[in-house]
Amino acid sequence: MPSKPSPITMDAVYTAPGYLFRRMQQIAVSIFVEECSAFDLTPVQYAALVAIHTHPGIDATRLSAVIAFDRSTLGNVIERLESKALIERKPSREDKRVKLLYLSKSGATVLRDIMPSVERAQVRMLQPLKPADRKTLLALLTQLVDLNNEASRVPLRAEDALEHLGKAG
Amino acid sequence: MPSKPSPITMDAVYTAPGYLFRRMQQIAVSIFVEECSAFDLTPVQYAALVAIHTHPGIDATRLSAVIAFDRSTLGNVIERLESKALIERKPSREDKRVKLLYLSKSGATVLRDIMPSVERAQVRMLQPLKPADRKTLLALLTQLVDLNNEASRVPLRAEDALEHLGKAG
DNA sequence: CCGATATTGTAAGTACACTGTCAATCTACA
DNA sequence: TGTAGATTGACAGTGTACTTACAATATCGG
Repeated sequence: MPSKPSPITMDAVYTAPGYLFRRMQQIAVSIFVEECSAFDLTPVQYAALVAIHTHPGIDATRLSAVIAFDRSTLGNVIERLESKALIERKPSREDKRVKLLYLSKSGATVLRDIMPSVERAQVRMLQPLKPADRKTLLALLTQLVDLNNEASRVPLRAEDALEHLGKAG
Repeated sequence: MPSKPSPITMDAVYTAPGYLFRRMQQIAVSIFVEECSAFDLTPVQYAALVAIHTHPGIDATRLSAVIAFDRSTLGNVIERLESKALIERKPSREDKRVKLLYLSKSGATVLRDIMPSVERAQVRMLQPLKPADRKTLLALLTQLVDLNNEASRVPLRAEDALEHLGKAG
C-alpha cells in the first residue's frame, strides 16, 4: 500500500542530508577564508595552486579534472590567480590551443606560507567533534564522495594530471 | 620542537575535510537538480518554499535566518520564485518597510508535487553507504553543523520565524 | 590529403554565497 | 517630542558553480 505523504515541516529540511551538506560547506568556506584572510586566497584558488605546484605545466582542462572543478568556471579562477601574479601561463609549442600553467615565484612563496593557516582551518572545521568521531566522519565522507564520484557533473580524475608528461593515456 | 612542514601533495587536498565538504555539496546539488528537473527548482528555492509554507507571512530577513541563507542573495531567490508565480509579496500594514511572503496556489501545488522527487534525491545521496553508516554519518553531520552554527556567516536561527506571530522576542 | 570529429580556451547566461553600502522607515531613549 | 540607532529591502561588487555555444586547432578515418 502507498504510504501517506508526510506533513511538510522545516524539520524535513533540517534533517535532509542535502541541507546538512550545504550548511557544512558554508561553514567550511567561512572558516577557511577567516583563517587564510592574510593571503586573500579562496579554497578553490588554494586547491588550484597546489595542483599546479604538483603538476607544473598542466593545462586548464586537466587541472579541472584534478581538482574536480568545473572547466568553465576554472577559467575565471585562473584569470584571478594570474592577475595576482601567483601563476604564469605559457603557450604550448606542441599544441597551439594549449596554455600551460606554472607557479610564479611569489605563487610558490604564498603556497608555502599559507599551509599552516590551511591546516588550522581544516582542524577547526572538525574541532567540535570528539577525536574518534572526527575519524569516523572523515572516513565515511571519503567513502561517500568516492562512491558518488560519477554522480557529480565534474567527476574527479586524478590520473588525468599525469597525461601531460608524455601521452600514456 | 617545531614539526617539519609536510610536502605539498594533492593528497593533502583530497583528504582535507574542506575539500570533501565542497565535493559532497557539488554531488548533492547535482543529484537534487537531476531528480527535480521536472520542477525547475534549486535546493535553495525548495527550502525557501517550505519555509514560506510553514511560516506564511514571513519577511525576507526572517526567512534568511530560518533557512540559514544569506540575506542579500535571498533577494534574488525571492525574485525568481515571484517571477515563476510560486510566491506572492504583499506590503505589511504595520511596517511599511516589510514585504510579507506567501505561497501562491501554484506554489503550494508545486511544493506538494515535488516532495517525492526531493525524497528520492536525499536517499540517492547516501545510497552508496551501508544503512548503518548512513545513520552514523547523518548523526555526526547534524552534530557538527549544530556545534559549528556560529562559525558560519549566516547562523541558523530557527526560532526567528515565530516572531512575526506577535513579538515574543 | 582531406573532411568528420574531438579538444582547448573563451564567453554569455543563470544561480548561489558573501561583502559592502544606502535610503526609507521604525523604535527607543533622553 | 525628537533624534540616535536599529531594521528592512535594494543594489553593487567579487567569487564559486554549472550550462550551452563557438572559433581555433588537432587528430583520425578513409
